[in-house]
Amino acid sequence: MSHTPGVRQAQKQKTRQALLDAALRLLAEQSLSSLGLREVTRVVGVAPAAFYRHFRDMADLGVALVEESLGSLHGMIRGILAERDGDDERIEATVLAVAEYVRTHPAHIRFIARERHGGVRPVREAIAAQLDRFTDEVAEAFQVGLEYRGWSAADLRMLAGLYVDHMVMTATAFLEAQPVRDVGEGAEGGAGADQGAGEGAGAGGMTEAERRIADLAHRQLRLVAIGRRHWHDG
Amino acid sequence: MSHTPGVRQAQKQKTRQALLDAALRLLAEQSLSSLGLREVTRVVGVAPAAFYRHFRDMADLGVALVEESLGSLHGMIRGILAERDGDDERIEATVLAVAEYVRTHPAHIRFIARERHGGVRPVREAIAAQLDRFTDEVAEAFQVGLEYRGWSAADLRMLAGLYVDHMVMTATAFLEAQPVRDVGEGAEGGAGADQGAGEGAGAGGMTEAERRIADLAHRQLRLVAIGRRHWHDG
DNA sequence: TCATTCAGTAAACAACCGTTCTCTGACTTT
DNA sequence: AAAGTCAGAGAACGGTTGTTTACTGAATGA
Repeated sequence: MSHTPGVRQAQKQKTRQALLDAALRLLAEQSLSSLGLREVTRVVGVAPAAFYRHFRDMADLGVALVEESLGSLHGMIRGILAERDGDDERIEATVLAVAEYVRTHPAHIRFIARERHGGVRPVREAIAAQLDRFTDEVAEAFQVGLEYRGWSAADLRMLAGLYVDHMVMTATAFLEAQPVRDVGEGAEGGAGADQGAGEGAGAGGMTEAERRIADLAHRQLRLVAIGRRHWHDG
Repeated sequence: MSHTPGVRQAQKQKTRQALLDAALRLLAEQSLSSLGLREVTRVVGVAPAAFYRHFRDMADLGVALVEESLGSLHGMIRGILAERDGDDERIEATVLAVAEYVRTHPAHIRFIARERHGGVRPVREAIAAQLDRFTDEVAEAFQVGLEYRGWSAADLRMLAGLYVDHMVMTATAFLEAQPVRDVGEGAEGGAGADQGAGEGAGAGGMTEAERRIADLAHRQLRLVAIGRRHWHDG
């Protein structure tokens, strides 16, 4: 399409990303409908008018944040469901993956949880659409599994919806268990792993609060799995 | 305590309630952290400064709205769980009750859904506390049921949490199925039932969209009930 | 009856908001 | 090398915000 990989476009996308990052950071302590355009540009260090070169308004930026937030998680879950089989193993892997994702991208999933029912229509709709796609994919992953003969498409989607909803709730529960982390991640890009001291351990370790939530989610998922197994015999 | 049932106090509480109602109406299309103090007083028709006679700030008003929103629902669910027994009957009654409550108090539950993870800390905490109490009560209601021998307290709370979370999600699903209802309920007080023509039917009738949600919730709850029944046999 | 309380008024305050203009200067294309 | 594009700067605009001040006048208690 555009045959210009030039320095121009690169710089533009750089400040665009800076705007997204700044917004995400500010959204840790307020909701989108109260986030000001000037507030964002001030953090980035550009003039307020520059905002309009990238987004129509804050709602537009919000929709972009939805894609950024759910895009990667999307691929991740798909991978887990594909390569594992057996209920318990899948449950274990999923819960651990969600916990890890929340730890590495707290601001993103906080944003999703906050704006899922928030005050900005387009953002709500974008999130709903993404979660719907999620449900479709989970249902599809179930369908290729051997243990779902005799399940109608509607029942499969019902079950998938149950899992997706529970995943979202577990994620937000993990979030609330986390410390406040007043200064924003920074995360993405090449900046290297911040293996600071203190609490937040590496891949395996969990806070006590986190462990309790993981255990709860674990048991709830197991109960659902049992219900699924006996679905067709009264 | 205060031996003054006077006209004074009555008028004060009247405008206090007017402020709450106005805020709730305005919150249909934005979130609390963006709702202005002046915006509310303007709708009510009082001077901005009058606001401070009733609330410290908008967060304070938000906490009051939480009590108003979840207080009544609270008693309702407790009643249902007490007087029914048998899974299917309980499920049926609960889903219907939630649907009815959403239809009669849409603004309240929209507020709860929106601010549960919203940008105002005290409000979030108030909602979390209320939902926690909910979970406790459901767990307690289960405990008196005959069919829960051998269940640990932790498992009972786990199950109750599953039900409460699902109830909240079902309620918000019902909400999204509703038309926009641009002018706010008015509801409470003596103003009489607005049995307008058109869609929203009486106690029994449901929209097509509502019926689909009810059916989905139904099946999901049944699956959980089955899982519960086989919880203790692999 | 008189003094007191206090819900609500009216006005002013500095601070901030989103949006619109014109302008500049580094990059791109020809 | 000249012409064109376009991300961002800078300033100005009308409007709204939360909060404070001094005030009024009807309901209250002695």
